[in-house]
Amino acid sequence: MSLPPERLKRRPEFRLVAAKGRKAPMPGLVLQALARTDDGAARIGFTVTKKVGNAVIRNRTRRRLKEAARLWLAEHPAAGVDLVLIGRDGTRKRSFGALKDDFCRALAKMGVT
RNA sequence: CCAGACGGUCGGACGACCGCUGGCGGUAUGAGAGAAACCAUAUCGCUAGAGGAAAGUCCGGGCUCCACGGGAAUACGGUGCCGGCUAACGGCCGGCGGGGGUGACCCCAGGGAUAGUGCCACAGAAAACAGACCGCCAGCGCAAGGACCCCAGUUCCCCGCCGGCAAGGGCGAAACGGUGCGGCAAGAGCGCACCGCGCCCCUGGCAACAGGGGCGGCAGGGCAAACCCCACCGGGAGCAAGACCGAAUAGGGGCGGCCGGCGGGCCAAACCGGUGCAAGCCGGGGUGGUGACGCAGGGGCAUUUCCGUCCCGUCGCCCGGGUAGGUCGCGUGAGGCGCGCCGCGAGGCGCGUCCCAGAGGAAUGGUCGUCCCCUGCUGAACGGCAGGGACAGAACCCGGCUUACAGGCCGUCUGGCAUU
RNA sequence: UGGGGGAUAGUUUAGCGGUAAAACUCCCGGCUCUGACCCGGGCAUCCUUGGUUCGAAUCCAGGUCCCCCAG
Repeated sequence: MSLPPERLKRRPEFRLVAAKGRKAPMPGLVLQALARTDDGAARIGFTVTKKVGNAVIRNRTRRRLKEAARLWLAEHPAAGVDLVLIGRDGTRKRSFGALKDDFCRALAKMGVT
């Protein structure tokens, strides 16, 4: 249990969210969300492709996304959704405050509070 | 001081807050009659937490499973001066030979070309049993022509024939040794000296090889990162190895119950025939039952054909294998650090000391501050502002190689300039 | 993890030790009143760095990128 919300781990789960869910692109990240039928804690997954850079850059990108999501969801817990955060080139370059703001606005756009 | 060569080493520092993973300890809960212990989860505290290349995956090993009676050979792949180091290596160290640099030093797949095959374009006469284009020389011929003032001519040139030669010219990356002297009609290792080459001997060295002497009289062009020959090495697969636990569904085995695509067997009923007065008996018949006997069909025995052989439906219970998933493998090791001894060195030996990452959609982070370094702008020193801080992220482990890399530090040495 | 293959003009491919070839595209010129067609000409660090060789796109080694196969 690395985060209060559970982690998405399996490839079919990611594919389901990508196929059925909604997508909100932001300068610092892309958010995909899919409402679930149950009311359990939100599940969250991270995707950083090889296009972004080498292993060091991909690690840095994923860790900043993890931290932004952790800080926001600690104050505003969500339930009944699966979230996938996709890292992009801007994730690494953007200031952390702006990255958190991107995540917040993406959630608002989804209708998830 | 400047320029350079080689070796080693570091890979920003400190702090605050919020987090992550492992370990240890405490507390609470699961928990059942209770206690202890154990396990799981949550939480609190302490503690540890990426590299010199973790990278590329190019070699070598450990480890695990599989195969295998031993050995050898063939094929395939790799390695290739000599000696040493090492668990081993295609690695490293020390030598040797060749090449480069004024030098410190650097670079080299560096065995075999009289085992064979093949290739050497263009140019050039000729490119590998040598041969002779121009040319040089001797002899013979000399019709015509020329030179020698004219004529003549046993003269010369030119020309032709035959022969000797390989110095010179020219081509080429390379021309069947090089330079010099002698010699000769001209020449030629034809002779001599030196150099090169080959063979033999001696000396030094473990050896590669080096030095010296003698002989040969030049034979044997180059290419083996062309085929090849020789010597040596190599069983295969890889932690998704492998071991253990083990859902749902399907499938396997055992036991019991139930029944069927064709054929035939057996049993029984309707019905038919025969017989008998009749009960009945005999034969046919086959709606039903029975038993998995045969056939068909399907499947297994690596693949295809044939043959052979084994198996076969459905329901219930039990059993074992095994998929998803989980646990282990998993870090005490060819281990780090320090000291001493041996060795030119790679390295070896001894003593002391330390325990030092273990994830699994994958922890080792996020934000901020101070300092350090670099760049740009501004600026009288000082300073101010802005931007940046290399290459890169463990995935079973270890020894190497290769590649990437901002900047810094230490040591040894070389060349030059200046000073004493 | 293990194995195999490739990189040549703008594009697709030849070439396998000795002048780098073809088709299409593009550019220039010609033809035409203009355009097309047609005719002539041009366009190459042979991915990169070293090495072997007299000579390398070709052979060997290191590197970069891409593709494929098996698990």
